[in-house]
Amino acid sequence: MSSRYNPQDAEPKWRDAWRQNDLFKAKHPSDAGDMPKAYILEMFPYPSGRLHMGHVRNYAMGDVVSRHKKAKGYNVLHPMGWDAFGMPAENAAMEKGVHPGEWTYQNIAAMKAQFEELGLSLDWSREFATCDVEYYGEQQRLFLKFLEHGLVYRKASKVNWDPVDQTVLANEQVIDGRGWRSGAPVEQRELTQWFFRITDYAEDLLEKLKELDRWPDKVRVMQENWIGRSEGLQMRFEWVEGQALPASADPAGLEIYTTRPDTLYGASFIALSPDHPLTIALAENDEALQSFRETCAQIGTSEVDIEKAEKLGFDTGLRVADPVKPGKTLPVWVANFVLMGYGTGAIFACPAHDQRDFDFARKYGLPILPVVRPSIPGSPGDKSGTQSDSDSDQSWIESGLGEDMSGAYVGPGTIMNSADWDGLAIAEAKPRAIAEIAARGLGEGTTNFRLRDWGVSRQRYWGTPIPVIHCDECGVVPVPVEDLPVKLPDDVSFDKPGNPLAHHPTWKHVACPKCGTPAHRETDTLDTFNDSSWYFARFASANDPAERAYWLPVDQYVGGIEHAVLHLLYSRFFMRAMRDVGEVDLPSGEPFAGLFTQGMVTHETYKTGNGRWVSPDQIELRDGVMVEIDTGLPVTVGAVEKMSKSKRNTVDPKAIIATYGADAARWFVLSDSPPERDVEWTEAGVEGAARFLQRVWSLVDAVAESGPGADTNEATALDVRRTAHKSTHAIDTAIDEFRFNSAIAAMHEWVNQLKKTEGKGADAARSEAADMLIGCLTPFMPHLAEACWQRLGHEGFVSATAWPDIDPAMLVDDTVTLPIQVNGKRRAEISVAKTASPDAIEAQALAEPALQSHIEGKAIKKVIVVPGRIVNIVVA
RNA sequence: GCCCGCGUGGUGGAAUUGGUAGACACGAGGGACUUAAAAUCCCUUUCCUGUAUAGGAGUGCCGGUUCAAGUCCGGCCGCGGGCACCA
Repeated sequence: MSSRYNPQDAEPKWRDAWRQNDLFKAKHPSDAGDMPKAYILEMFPYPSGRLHMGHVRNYAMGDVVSRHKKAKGYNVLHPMGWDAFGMPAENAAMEKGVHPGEWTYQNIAAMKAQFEELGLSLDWSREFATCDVEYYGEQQRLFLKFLEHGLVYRKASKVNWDPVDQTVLANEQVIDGRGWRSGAPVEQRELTQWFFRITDYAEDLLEKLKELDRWPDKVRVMQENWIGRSEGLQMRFEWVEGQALPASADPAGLEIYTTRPDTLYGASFIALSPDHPLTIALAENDEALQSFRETCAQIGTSEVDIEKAEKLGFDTGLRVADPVKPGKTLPVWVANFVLMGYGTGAIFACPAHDQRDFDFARKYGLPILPVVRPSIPGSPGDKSGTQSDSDSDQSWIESGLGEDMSGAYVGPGTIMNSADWDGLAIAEAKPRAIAEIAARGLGEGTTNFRLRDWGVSRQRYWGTPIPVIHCDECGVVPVPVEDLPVKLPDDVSFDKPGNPLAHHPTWKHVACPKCGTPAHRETDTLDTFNDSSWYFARFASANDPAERAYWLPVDQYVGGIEHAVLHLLYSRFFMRAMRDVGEVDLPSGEPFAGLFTQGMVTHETYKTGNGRWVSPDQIELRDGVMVEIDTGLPVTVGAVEKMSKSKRNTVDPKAIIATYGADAARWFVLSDSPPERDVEWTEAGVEGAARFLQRVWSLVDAVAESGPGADTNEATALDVRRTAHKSTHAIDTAIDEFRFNSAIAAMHEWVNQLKKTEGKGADAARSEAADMLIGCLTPFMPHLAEACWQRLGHEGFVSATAWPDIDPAMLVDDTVTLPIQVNGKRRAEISVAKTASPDAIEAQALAEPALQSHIEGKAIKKVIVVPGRIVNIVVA
């Protein structure tokens, strides 16, 4: 008996058995009967070639959910594939001379083997890689459909250029002014690029966020901010007559956008973006302005200290009429802080109530005219609640002169110095201003979004070729659908910087599909975020197109928070676009009904005295001092950080699985920390998990040994049964709510109880409980669970067995223990029948001997009885 | 600067949404078994009152609401994340 469980022997055996029985294949809708469907998906991995702990945690979570749903009777789809296009393959080609495709497929094979070792309940029948020609060919077909429906267009624009990867980046892919992958400072370049009209959907993408109630608020807020809706006024400032305007300028006036029409009376000047068409036109005949534009462009690319970037301006000498002060005119400046990409690229400046305008006005000696009086504290509209600390420097209210202001006032208040608008609250003045300007035909209320169209052209080889042909005669010609896929050529070289497709001697030379004259292919490929924007729809229909509508949307998506904006926003756009071109039947356009973003796996870091990082398996304790094993040098323990190669604090899952088994690794990454938070990997932690594994095994062994038998101790048996049902219920809901750490704690407690009741006359109850325990354990430690299931004498797989039945009668106790408080302090506890009336409870509580010293001789003012919870006696 | 989120033992964290704070685990200490070790098992482990059947304090800080606050409200402090010249 009491053998030890050996994961190294048992785990591969069970995985083989699952595979042979095709246990995790999703049922075709026509075979599913009335089973509800559950599409569980983890963000598919990039095939780097090796698994890391972050993967283990991500896929373990998805697997728990997936196995749980299966046990609960759902028809589960839990597929896996590979996000296989991208730069690392090209880097490998450049460094090692391997073809990106070969490198990628080798990595996939290696990684798939490691994935299989985790014992995940995956339906591999739908596997694909995004670099499979079948996949990217389909993606090309989608592109052409988008093009046909006007969802794709080409335009020349300033783009973010990554000088290391030598390619364009979307705005979403620029983080802190650096390329999201290369980390290199991004430069601005003018290129002709393909764009997706994601802004067409801005309103809907924002609006529908509200309905994604199974998404983390955090992600919704991030997307909301990213889309960045603002309401304001777009209006025209008319030119002062008799000025020499460039030919291209609109004689009617200058269009600006503002969200503060209420401050129109505080207008001091107009500011144009350096990239505004009017600025460019003026610069053609003005060298000083041209050099000013160049200065701005340089600062624009340095990015890093943009915060400190000084306000720079250039007076064009032009003037416009002040729309609310007849006879008054305003100067037109070019200002480096005005962005061409937002609104109209021109603003009216109200220095008194905008900090940027204020800084600019101070620097160039422009007027500052306050038009908002701060709210009186405590009055309606005042949100500060306390004495405003700006009181001290508000002498400008009395003086009416902005020169006294120490900074722009942007808080709540009432309008002043604004003729008829005086006395209005800001919120009242805005619509009033818009209405008045509109009535005069000078503008109208508009909504603006921060979101820009998605630039998808990339100057890379290892991606989906954009299926169009450029013809001198016909212009841009889509590749005819029957000529798809446009395959990537295999014979490419990476010895030159830039795009290998553009360098290829023959690939791009084709005849124009329309006129037959020599033409050339587009050599740009699609941003790889395209690949991941619809792969989940492909999984759904991998075996039968008709399944797509059945499986979508994904019921539960699991992945990293780093995709909060990029991947998740693009996917939401893609589903809407695919819906609108008839490629997917998904009315809401929402691909992911539920989303969970998991935390990272972290580890302590170690450094030698000279600052060299040391890996965890290279250190040991010698005489109480941490040293590097090879050199004996002392090592200091640093911060706990995300596992990364550069910090050398990674732990290889392969080694962990070889030592402790997949179950222990899975168990540990899910225990202790809540799944959305980071978990610190520790050796002691895995050892604890491995210990628990053995504990379960020895428990099951003992239960199997003594057999079901009979219960001789009624009370203990009832206890055992109650715990079993309560625990099963607790674990059930904890899994549904992504509280895996709580589920694990419940299993620990349960096992502890079953251990303690060995030989206590509850064999029958313990035997039932053990069956239930193994059922609950299965999603977490599937291999061990199978072994235990077999040891307990069951046929078949526990992985294919229904979730244990919960008897509601077992969830409530006959008697409950109630704490008794006196004036809110706990003084005693009593045991009462579940059904006891509040009066009976009160009587029993007041009679409790342990309480007497606290209530004796005191007047009882009130007794609060909350049945099943607490009794509180209030005494004088 | 703006927008989110979070502050609980030595550590990771529980606490049924206002009702016994510290479940569970890690670590630490003590003990049993053993020739010994490993493994396993048992006990202790928020702080203070030298002892505790007992009492007091306690969930970042200050105040409030309530019979009752880790949980709700107001104000501070600290940490983490996102956005960042978006008019």
